[in-house]
Amino acid sequence: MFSIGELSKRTKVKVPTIRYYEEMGLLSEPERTEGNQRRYDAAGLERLSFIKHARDLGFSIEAITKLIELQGHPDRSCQAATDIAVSQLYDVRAKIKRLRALEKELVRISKGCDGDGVSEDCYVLASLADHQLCRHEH
Amino acid sequence: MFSIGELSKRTKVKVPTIRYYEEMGLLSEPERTEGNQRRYDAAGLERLSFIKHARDLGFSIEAITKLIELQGHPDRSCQAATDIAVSQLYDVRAKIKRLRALEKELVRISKGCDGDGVSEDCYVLASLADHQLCRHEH
DNA sequence: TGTAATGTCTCTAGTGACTAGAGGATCAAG
DNA sequence: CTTGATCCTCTAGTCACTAGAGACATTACA
Repeated sequence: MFSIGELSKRTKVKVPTIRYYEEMGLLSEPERTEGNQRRYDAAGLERLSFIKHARDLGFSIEAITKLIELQGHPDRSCQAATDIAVSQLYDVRAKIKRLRALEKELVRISKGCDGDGVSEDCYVLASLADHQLCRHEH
Repeated sequence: MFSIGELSKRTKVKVPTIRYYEEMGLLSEPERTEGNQRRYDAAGLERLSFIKHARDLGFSIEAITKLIELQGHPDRSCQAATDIAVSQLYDVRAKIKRLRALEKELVRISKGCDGDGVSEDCYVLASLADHQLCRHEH
């Protein structure tokens, strides 16, 4: 049995965040000491590690809630879990695509201006003011 | 002179968002009709187009505020504008890098499980539960 | 000119996933 | 038994909006 601070250290999830997860229903309410402090066991640690890992992979709290629900029903099809992971993958790929377009545009804008002149003639500002100057869609 | 709805249509920025930008000081307060409704002119349209374009490129409200300030002082060096654009570029590149790592991991996780079995044996869930199964850092 | 539909106003509250801080209680070590 | 670290709850703040209520203004058409 260990305290919330100890759990925090082991999982690298900050203390207020742990309490937040509990409030959101991701973590079940742990036992308490007589003085009302939370005490966790191995199961709590495991659960929080799962959540942390999924958050690091960009899963939303909502998606994680569903995944946890599936863990709790080992008899259910794992199609649902796979679906969530695949949808997360699509999401990530869409974000990458968009960011790459932005990257190109920003490179172009930054290169156009050597930062030498006065802002009146600044290509960065001109580019932002006039979408027509853009080479790509974004 | 046109209404906030008209401005919204032309810039594709939603009406409440326009009001929000005004509140944040990005847009100066426009004239009003006798009935207290906002009326914009070409300058307002131009300014909002600038903001929209910068937001689409991922600049924060704070960064845009600085850029607008520079626009207002055409005598100042444009180094500052270039700096903001370059820093935005680094930001975008860092995000891309991170997302690519996530993509790899998600592909691996999704492929490991064909969604056929029950969730007890689901590789997706197992991967999330056990960080050790990961091939990459994230 | 009357009226109905649409647009606009301000204000408050909600989103997601936390983070920060106040003010007080509890715990573990010496 | 005291001290200092940790813990408790609660409220409010972050960012960039979005949604909704209830009231007022404008516009199009008969």
